[in-house]
Amino acid sequence: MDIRTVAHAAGVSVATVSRVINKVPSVDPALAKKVWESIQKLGYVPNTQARALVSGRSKLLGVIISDITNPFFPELIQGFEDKAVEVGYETLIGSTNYDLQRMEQCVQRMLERKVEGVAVMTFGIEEPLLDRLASQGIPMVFIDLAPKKKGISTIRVDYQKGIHEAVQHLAVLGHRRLAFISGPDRLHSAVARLQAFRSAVDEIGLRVPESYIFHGDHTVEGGERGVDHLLALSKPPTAIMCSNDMTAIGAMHALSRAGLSIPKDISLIGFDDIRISEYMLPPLTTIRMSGRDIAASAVTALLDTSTPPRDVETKLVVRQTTSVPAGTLADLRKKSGKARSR
Amino acid sequence: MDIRTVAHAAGVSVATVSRVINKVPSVDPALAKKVWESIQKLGYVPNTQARALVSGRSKLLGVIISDITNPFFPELIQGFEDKAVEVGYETLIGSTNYDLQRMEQCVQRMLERKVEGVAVMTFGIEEPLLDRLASQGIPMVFIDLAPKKKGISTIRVDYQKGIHEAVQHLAVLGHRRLAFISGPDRLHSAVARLQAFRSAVDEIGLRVPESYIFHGDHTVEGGERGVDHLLALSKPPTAIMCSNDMTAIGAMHALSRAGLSIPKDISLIGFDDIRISEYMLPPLTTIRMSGRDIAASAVTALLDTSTPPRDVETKLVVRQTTSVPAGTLADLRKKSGKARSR
DNA sequence: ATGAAAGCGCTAACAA
DNA sequence: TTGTTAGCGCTTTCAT
Repeated sequence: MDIRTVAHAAGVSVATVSRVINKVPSVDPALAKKVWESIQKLGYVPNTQARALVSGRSKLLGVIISDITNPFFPELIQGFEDKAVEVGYETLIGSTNYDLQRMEQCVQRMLERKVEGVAVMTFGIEEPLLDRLASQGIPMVFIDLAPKKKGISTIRVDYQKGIHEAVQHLAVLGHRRLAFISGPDRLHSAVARLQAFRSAVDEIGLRVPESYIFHGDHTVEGGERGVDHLLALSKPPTAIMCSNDMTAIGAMHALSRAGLSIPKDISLIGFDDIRISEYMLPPLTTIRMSGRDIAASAVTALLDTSTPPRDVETKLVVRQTTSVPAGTLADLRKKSGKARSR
Repeated sequence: MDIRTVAHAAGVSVATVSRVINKVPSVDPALAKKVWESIQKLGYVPNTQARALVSGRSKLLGVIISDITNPFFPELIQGFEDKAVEVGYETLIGSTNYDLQRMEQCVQRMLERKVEGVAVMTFGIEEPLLDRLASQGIPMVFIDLAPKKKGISTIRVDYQKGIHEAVQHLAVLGHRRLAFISGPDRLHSAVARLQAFRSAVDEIGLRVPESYIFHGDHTVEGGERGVDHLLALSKPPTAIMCSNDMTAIGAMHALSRAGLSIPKDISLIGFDDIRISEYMLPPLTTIRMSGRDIAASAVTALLDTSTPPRDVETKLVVRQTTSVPAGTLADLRKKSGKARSR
C-alpha cells in the first residue's frame, strides 16, 4: 500500500498523487478530487520517513528538558507542541533527568532523526554536544544563556522585574530578614534568579547574610532542606523566596512539619506559577513566568532564525503565603490587647 | 556526509559500514575498529529516516494521553520513555487534550511515522480510529477497556483493592456518609473507579444517595464544583473520595475556601498518588496507582504481543486528610469537657 | 568475511 | 497540467 497503489486506483501518475497530497495548486481540481477519493477509500497514509528522506525535511523539532516530573515542563511542552502542530511540525521530547549521559543520548537521537531545530530548556549543555548540533547547521534556542554562535538564539527572561516586585512586596509588608532558596548552580536560569534577588535586595538597602542563601536544586526535597537549614539559624528569616515553585512547595511542607504556620509565622514566595501553586493551602504567592509563552517563542525562533525572539516577562502574583512578619503582628497584638487578630 | 563518505574514509564498502553500525558479528574486528574510527573522526550520524525506510522498522512507539498537564501523565510518560529507551525505542507523544479532533490528528501522525505500537492511555478511542491502527497491524495497548481484537492488549488495573481499602478505612474511622466525585463518564477508568466505590460501599452495608455522587472531570475545577455541590446538600457527607488526585486537590481548595478544615470537618481521599499529593497541606491520603508501572507494562506489551501484560495493583496510602468524622469529635469533646482536642 | 547492486516510498527536476 | 524518472541514505540479498 503505497503512493503507486493510489496512483493506479485513481488512474494518474505517482507525481500527481504527490502533488495532490502536497496541495500543489497546479493540479486539476477534478483530478485532485478523484485522488482524494482513492486515498480515502484505500486508507492510504503517506510514509513520513520516505518524504523526509527525499525532501531533506523531517518536520521535526526537538525540545530538551531536564525533568518532565517538574510540572513547569509539561506546561512548557504543551505550549511547544501546540505551537509546533500549528505550524505543521512534530515534537521530539528529550528528558535528561539532569544526567549528562542522557543529555548526550538526547542530542544523538535528535541528530539521527534530523530535527530541524532544538530548544534546550535545561541547564546549559556541554560545549562538544552543542558543537555537534551546530556543525549540522541545526538552529538552536536557549533560555537566558546563549553561547555566541550563529544559528543560536536566546529567549531572555526578565527575572529582575518579577523578583523586584516580590522583594518590594515583602519590604512593604515589613520584612527585613529575607532568605532565598536557590536552584542548582550549573543551571543558568537559577543563577540569574539568585542574582536578581541579590540586586533587588541591595536596592532597598537590605543586607542578606550568606547563611540566608541556601543552595537547593529545584526539587521539593531541596525546598525542605532549605527550610531545615534556615530554621536552624539562630536568627531565622521572616520571609523566604524560592527559585521555583517546587522548591516553595517543599518549603511549605517543611515549615508545616516544623509547626510553623504560613504566612503568620513566615512568608513564602515561589517562582514559575505552575498550575498547582494556586491550589496549595494556602495558595502560593509566586512570580509568574509563562512556560507556554517561552515555548511559543522557542518554536518561532527555531523556524525563523533571523528575527530574535521577544523577551519573556515575569510578574508577581500575590496570593496567600505572604503577610506582615510575625514580630509585627505580635507587637500589634500587644498594643491592641487582642488575643487574636483576624 | 553519509555512509559512503565513511566507507570511503575507512577504505571499505558501504555494506561493511552498515554491518559495523548494526553490529553484525561477522565483520573482522580490525576492520570494524577502522570503521568506528572513521565514524568518530567524521562525526557521522546515521540517518534514521533512511534506515527506517529500508528496514521497515521505525523504532518508534506512540503514547496517547489526554492531558499532559495532569501530573499523573508526565510520571507515566517518564516511565514509558525510560523503558522504551532501554529497549532501543523512541517515544512519540500525543496529547489529545480530551479533544476528539486532536485524537484523530494523533492517530494520523502515529500512522505517518509508522510507529510500531501505540499505548492509548486516555478515555477510550473512537472505533474507526482504532480500526485504522488495527488495519495496519499496529499493536495497541489500553488501560482497562480492551476492544476485543487481536494485537490489542489490556493492562488491567485492580481498582477494587485500593478503593476497598479506602472505604474500609473511612468506615473504621466512623464515617457513614461517603461521597464520591467521579471522573468523566466517557473515561472507562473513571467509570471503573466509581463502580469499585459503589461495590465497596455496598459491601459494608452502606447506602450512598445519588446526590452524593458528583460527576466531575478529573480536573481541579471539577473537584471544586463537586465540593460546592456536596456542601450545598441539606445533609453533607463527612468524607469525600475523589476519582483522581487533581480532583482531590481542587476539593481541598474549595473546602478550605468554605472555611472547612481537613480532616477535622471533613475527610478526603484521592486517587493516583501523584508526587505532589504528599506535599499538599495536609498531605493527601490517596490510593496509589503507579504510572511508571503501567507505562513499563505498556511498553512490554507492545513489543511482545503474545504475553499478556500483568495487572497493576492499587493500594491505600494513609496520610493526613482522613480522621474521625466531625460529629464523633464533637461528641467526644462534650463528653470529655475539653474545649479543644489535640 | 566482504562487496555490488537492488530497492524501501517518496519528491522534484525535467519532459511532454 | 501531467507523467517519467532519478535519486534521498540506507539495509540486505546475492555473489564472490
